[in-house]
Amino acid sequence: MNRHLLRAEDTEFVGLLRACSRAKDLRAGVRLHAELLKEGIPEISFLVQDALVQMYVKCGAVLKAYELLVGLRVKNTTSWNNVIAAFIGCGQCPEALDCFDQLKRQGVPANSVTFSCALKACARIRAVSKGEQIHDEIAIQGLLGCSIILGAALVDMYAKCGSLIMAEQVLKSLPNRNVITWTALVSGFALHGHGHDALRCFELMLHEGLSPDAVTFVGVLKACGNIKAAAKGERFHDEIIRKGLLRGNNVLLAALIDMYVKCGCLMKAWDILEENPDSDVFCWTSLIEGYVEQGLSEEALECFKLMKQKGVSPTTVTFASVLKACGSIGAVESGEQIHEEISRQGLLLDDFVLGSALVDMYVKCGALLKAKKARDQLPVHDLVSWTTLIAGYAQQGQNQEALNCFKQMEHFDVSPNEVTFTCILNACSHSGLVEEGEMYFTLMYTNYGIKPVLEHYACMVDLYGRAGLFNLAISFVSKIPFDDYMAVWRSVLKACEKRKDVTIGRWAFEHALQIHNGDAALYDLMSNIYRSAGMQENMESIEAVRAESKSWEKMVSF
DNA sequence: TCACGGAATC
Repeated sequence: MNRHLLRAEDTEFVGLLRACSRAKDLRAGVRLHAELLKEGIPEISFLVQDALVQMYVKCGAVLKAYELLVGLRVKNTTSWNNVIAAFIGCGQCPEALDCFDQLKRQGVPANSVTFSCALKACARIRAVSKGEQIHDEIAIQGLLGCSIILGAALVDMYAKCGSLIMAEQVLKSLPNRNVITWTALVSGFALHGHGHDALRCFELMLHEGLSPDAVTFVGVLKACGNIKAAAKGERFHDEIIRKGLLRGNNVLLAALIDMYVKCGCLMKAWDILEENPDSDVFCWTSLIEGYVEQGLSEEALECFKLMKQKGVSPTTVTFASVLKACGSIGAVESGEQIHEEISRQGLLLDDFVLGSALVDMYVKCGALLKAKKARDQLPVHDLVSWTTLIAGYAQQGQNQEALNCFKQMEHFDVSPNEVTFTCILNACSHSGLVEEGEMYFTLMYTNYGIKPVLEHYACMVDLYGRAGLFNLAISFVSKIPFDDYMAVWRSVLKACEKRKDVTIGRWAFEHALQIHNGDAALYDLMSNIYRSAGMQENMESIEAVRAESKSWEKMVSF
């Protein structure tokens, strides 16, 4: 068994292969590999084997490395680890996990490196059950006591998958943890929108005497954005500056700008972006998104222009944001320009999300023909693009078209979801198609298994209300299997705001008031409806009524 | 060979 012997030519090969890895010279590496095979050595030593696999990995030929490894009669842990890590590195996580399974089937022992790689793959693709299974194996082998890295990978896996209670439990049970372990947990809470928990864990970390690094700050800034804690975010900002962490760290810079944007402090975000030469497309997109969010679409488009002037190239996310801006101010010409830019770059070929954003832009501009044309040109007609089109027809009052579209969609075997039904019920309501509406409402559950939610009930109330069937509307509400009837009325009112419908709005408002006098949100909603319809005076009178009811409430409470 | 980080569509 000469593979266990280290021969002179082995050392030489290893040296040469390592040189190829360093130089990323695949051709030279392949030549060496061929030479090795020509020598007719029946079994190459582990040392040469590892060097070969690593050469292919380092030269970016992951598949080649994998094939080589599979073809070897005897495999070792390190070679597998290399290939698994390489698959993860190029985003092929299912392949990485498949390698992990193969390694176990072949009886090659997994070590802590193998496990942390496998956990990382699970985290990336949110494969929590596979992760749990790996957790069990690790526990059986008692590996958590010896590797702090493995502990962090485990916490991270649970956190990314959204099993946050488990993530925290695991963290607390670890014999060793450091700032990275804690950051995995903090970031997980922030990632899933639990800003308060993220900050709570951050405090716990400080309590253990650990000090945050740049990555920790990214997590807590995201948490502040989640809960709109601008003051707290500002304190983190100061600390980041004091520690000099911002220099050369684009990710942290973008997180900082995004925090201010999410808190609504657009000026502050703008100032930071402006004064920082490192501002990249993430920073710009965040700000543009912020403008769109606040209804400042003109500013968003200005910002987009400026960004391009500065030589920063937009991504699909940037394009989706500016399309939204065009839609909300009906800027169809700008939208068309952007459409052209997107097409030129071939971005519509593999990004369905962007395609739907484009259709939605035309829909919101009221350009239904253009919307339909843009949609027809998309490579795949997925659920979202169908639904966008249906929503478009419904919004423009072309309700028969909307219903036709639904039938076509079924014809093409695309299954509707709950959003599709909201649009359909909306279209029925607009056309006064009471019976059709009732039919679709039933169909939704019986044919498609979709349980009606708040929006659907609200659509039905709206449908009856618009048809003048007020008694039916009210008895419908009383039958809704919800604790919170008010939520349905609020939803009806929100819909009225969207389409500037004062009549139904007023009716719903008065009814809801009768049921629950003290709900302050109702006044806001009614006032918003008046605002959307441009009825300033009525808006003020609603504010006045609310003020009165407030003082009345005060009296009662004394 | 291994652990924590950035924007988003109805």
